[in-house]
Amino acid sequence: MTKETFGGAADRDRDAPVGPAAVPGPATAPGAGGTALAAKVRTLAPSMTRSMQRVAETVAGDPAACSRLTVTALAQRTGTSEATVVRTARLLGYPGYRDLRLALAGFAAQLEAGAPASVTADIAVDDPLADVVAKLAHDERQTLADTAAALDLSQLELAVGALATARRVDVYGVGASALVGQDLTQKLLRIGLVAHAHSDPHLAVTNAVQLRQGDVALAITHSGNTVDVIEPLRVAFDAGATTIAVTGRPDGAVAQYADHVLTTSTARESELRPAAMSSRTGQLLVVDCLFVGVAQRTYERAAPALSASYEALAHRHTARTTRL
Amino acid sequence: MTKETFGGAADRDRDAPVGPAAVPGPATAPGAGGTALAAKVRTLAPSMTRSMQRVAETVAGDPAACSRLTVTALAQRTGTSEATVVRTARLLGYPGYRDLRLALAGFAAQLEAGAPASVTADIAVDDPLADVVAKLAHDERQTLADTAAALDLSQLELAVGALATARRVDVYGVGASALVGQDLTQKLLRIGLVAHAHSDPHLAVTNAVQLRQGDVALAITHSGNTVDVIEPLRVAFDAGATTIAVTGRPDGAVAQYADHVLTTSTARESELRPAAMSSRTGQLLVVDCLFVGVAQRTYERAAPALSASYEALAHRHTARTTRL
DNA sequence: CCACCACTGAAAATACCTTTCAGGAATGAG
DNA sequence: CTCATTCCTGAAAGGTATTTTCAGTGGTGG
Repeated sequence: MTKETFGGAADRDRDAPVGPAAVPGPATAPGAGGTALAAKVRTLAPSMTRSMQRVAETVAGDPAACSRLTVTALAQRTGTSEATVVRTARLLGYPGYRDLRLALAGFAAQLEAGAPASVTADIAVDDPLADVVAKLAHDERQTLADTAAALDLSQLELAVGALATARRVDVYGVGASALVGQDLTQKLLRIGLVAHAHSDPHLAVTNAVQLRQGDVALAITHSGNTVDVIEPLRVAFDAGATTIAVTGRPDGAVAQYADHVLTTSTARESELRPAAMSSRTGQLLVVDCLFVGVAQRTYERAAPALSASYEALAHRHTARTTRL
Repeated sequence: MTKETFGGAADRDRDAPVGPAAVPGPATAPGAGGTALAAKVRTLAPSMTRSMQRVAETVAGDPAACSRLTVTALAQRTGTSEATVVRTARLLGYPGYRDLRLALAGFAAQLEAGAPASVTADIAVDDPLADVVAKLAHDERQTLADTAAALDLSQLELAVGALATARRVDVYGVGASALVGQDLTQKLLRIGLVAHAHSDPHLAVTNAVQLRQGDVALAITHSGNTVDVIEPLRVAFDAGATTIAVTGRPDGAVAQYADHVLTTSTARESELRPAAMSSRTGQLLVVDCLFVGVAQRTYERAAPALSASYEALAHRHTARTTRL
């Protein structure tokens, strides 16, 4: 993980910008919101200062135009200084503004052949169902692509390795993330691992105390700051277990106690599409990757287990029209 | 500043009989494909000097790499000088090298967007994690697109209508589908509906008996033949409730007792990617569509409820260094 | 052989990007 | 409520990349 990101943002959570209309939005140009860049901006925005957010949003809003602007011009256009622009570029992961500009040109080119503008718009109360379906599908697809692109493979590799050799796996998640945790647990159980999902914070902590070195604790939280899952993870961490965090905020408090951090990309949210809903897709992809990775590494054990659990379920299906 | 430079370049047409080159227009003309750059280089090559051709060919041969080079680096790499590089950029229709570089990044991005191809293959035991991530993401994206395309909007409309006016909603699902059911239930509860998820078949039947006309029962089953969810749906159906089925097999047994059938598309499965895993994505999309549809139709009630549940969760997030 | 012309690259000039530094607003402690 | 602290912010200095200028070189035709 990058030092500067972590250190710079770790103690920043002052702002609670969320809320549907929190974005001032300096008149973003036509279309263009669904790029990988836009996702990165959304993910990192909370750890940005106000003026940096202005720059980031302007850039994400119209990459094509911004790629033609010089630092000075962009600074002027966003009402900030060159220094702030450069700082923003750094935070977005580029060595400097020059490189951001180059990347911007790339995004702009990709947008040329991009999706129709209608599906990138926000969901409105009076949208017909056809639009709702199209927009939801588009956004979830975007989230998947963004998450896959941003996933840190080395972290994933380490997480998979820890899980594959774990004596026992505990998974913490509350609310919507609890379901993701159960999904992972179900699948790990299926291939012969000892895994438990906890959504009750007290029970989670109680169980976390039992963990030892060689065990794995995995916390799932979109915000990265959910006390109820951070606390058991901390206990597990202190107990010597290997800890993994699946979060949309790699700079959140949960990262403090995580040996490995897996970042999920954040989709745009709105009133009709809360964060809990949009984050789920990315979390599930990460969880699936973990599962497949573990299944690969424990294939000798997993293969018969997968077949066995399949057979066991067969009689639960009616024989009637069956032709699987 | 561009005036005199254009004047300088204009008097160059000395030995260029290739007439059509007259005002090829700004380089960023729409519809520029990946080969557009190469074609332009070929067209203009005859009017180039020897060293300029070297530059042009290098640039056309590997736009991605060249976009990362400075004017000095490119000059060195082509064995020429900076001045020549700039002259070449001008001849290709750009104001200067900076802009050529930007365009190069664009071309590179477009080439990048081309099909990776390998992602459509099945997941193998020895696939590296990078491939696993790419393939999983690709397949889930495919499932989403397929499901969205195949979704019967009239059935969806009716299902949403039934849910929005329901006195009570029961959701049945077992195994992986149970989590989808819980997801839907969580969200419906959030906007003020009375919803319950049942994964215990006996309890499900027990509750189904209580349903009346105006209530809604919703069954989730990928196979369409899962006894444990068909049975409670049948009971609900007989009790007069409106019944909805979310299934990958619209011809399955579950459809017999469903007033409305919502079909989810099935992704290819394999040993490392069981049906339960691939079906989940489509089911969740359908469930999200149902939720948003209901939220739209009950907006007066849903809007404050959404805000309220958001507020209620706020204190569950650490403000700063808070310990439990 | 000479004169001419155009190409080429080194270096100066400029524009652009990056870094530094000090003022100032927000935050938390007393 | 006041003060100390921290951190954000922009102006300006400093450095790098790009552009322009200009003189040298090689080729070509007379």
